Amino acid sequence: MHVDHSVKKFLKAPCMKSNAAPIRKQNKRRENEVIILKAAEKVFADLGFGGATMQLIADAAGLPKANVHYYFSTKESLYRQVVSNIFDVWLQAADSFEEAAGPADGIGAYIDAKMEISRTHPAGSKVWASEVMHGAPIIQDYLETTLVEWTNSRVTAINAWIEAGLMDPINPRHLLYMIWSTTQHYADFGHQIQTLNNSAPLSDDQWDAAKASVKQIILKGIGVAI
Amino acid sequence: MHVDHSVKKFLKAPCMKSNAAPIRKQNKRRENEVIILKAAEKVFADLGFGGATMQLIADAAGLPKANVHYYFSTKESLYRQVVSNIFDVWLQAADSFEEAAGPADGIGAYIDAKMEISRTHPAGSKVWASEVMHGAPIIQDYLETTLVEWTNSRVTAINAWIEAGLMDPINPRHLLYMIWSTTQHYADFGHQIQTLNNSAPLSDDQWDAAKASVKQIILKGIGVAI
DNA sequence: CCGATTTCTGACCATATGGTCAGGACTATG
DNA sequence: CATAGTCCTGACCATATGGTCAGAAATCGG
Repeated sequence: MHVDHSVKKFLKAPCMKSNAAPIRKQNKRRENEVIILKAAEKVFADLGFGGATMQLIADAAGLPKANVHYYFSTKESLYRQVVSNIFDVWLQAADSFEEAAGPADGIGAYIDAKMEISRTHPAGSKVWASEVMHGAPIIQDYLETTLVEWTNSRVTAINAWIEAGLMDPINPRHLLYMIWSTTQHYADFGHQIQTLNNSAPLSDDQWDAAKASVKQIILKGIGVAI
Repeated sequence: MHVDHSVKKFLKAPCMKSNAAPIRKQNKRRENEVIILKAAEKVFADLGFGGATMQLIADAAGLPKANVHYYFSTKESLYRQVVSNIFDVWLQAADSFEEAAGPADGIGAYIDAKMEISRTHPAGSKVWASEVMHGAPIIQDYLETTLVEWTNSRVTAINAWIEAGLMDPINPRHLLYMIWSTTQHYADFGHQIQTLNNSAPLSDDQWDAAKASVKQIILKGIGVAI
């Protein structure tokens, strides 16, 4: 039954992490958590919460399933952590908004930042979308607190720009929805976009063109000169 | 074990369909298929393919699970049928595009139609989004054939409008992506929008405002007078 | 009214899944 | 080297799920 444990260990355990410079013990936990979170993000994005299995996540992380459960006791706690991380990245993109003098800079930079996230964190965007689409069963509290506050703050900022005559008097919420949906579309529906691009991923130039198109149409659409 | 079958039947079977005028046998199959498809659409939208169970779908349809399997042999075949139906609705919205003289009519009507679908078929939109987000494992063939053709056709039409000087020389594909994402956002992220609307569903007036905002920003953004 | 066809269903099965656990292995420190 | 604390893992379990099936019930055609 447990005859050749040493052999198994030799074959499996020690050589798993290729970049394993001997790191302090304290970091081991964080290190493995990051590996698992990254794997989980991808699996959740590909299969959804229900379709994902702890076994698949463990395989993607290169760890035994029981080891994943050692760091994240339940599938839901792991999922919550993944979604929470995405939410943070998501909100950080809004900094560009705050520091801007007017809508051309603020909204333009925000669109750029969100497009960049769609490009670099497509899996995260999909997990977020999936979560919200299913009624946000796990992170409803985030929506009701942080997102509501954040949105109200942006609405105020946009209204100030409108009153200053810097842009057309549009409904700020619908503008935000348009920015969110359009930018995230390049992540969430990336597969469809790729299929429509002769099944090739968007090139760097195509990404630049996408960014430029989105910015141009939206900014012009709200009466902001580019 | 099977003592009171007649009682069960009395309680359960005969009064299930309220509008059950005695319909011909031929229609029974179609009728139940529709009931099941409608239930499945909602369950798939709420829980994703992986999270949905045949039992939940059966419950939502008011039928025993085995009966659902009588009409749809596998979960995947049922899912495929649901997605396929959505795809049809989805494409029909494009008719408005074809019959238009210029971009103001064509794109405006298309946006209206897509917003209306988001409003009336939110579950379907979510199932579609979920399917595409996960790499379209079931309906990739639809994407590669019908959607590609449809898109190319629209791109040609838009380019003709551009060459005729009826709108700005934007990239038609990115315009289509913007229309798709913005309109479908009101279905796919309806829960988020509702949360940001004091947890109340959009009223009729708010839906009208949403439509108007989307149309205004996009049409103005591409240089089309409203 | 009768046989044939379709519809319906409870009971069942093989499998897969989330999660547990006892104990082994490793690492740091004294 | 010894001890303590952390990390790791194979084996296991209770449960849930997709799917099957024999046969009952209803419906239809004549």
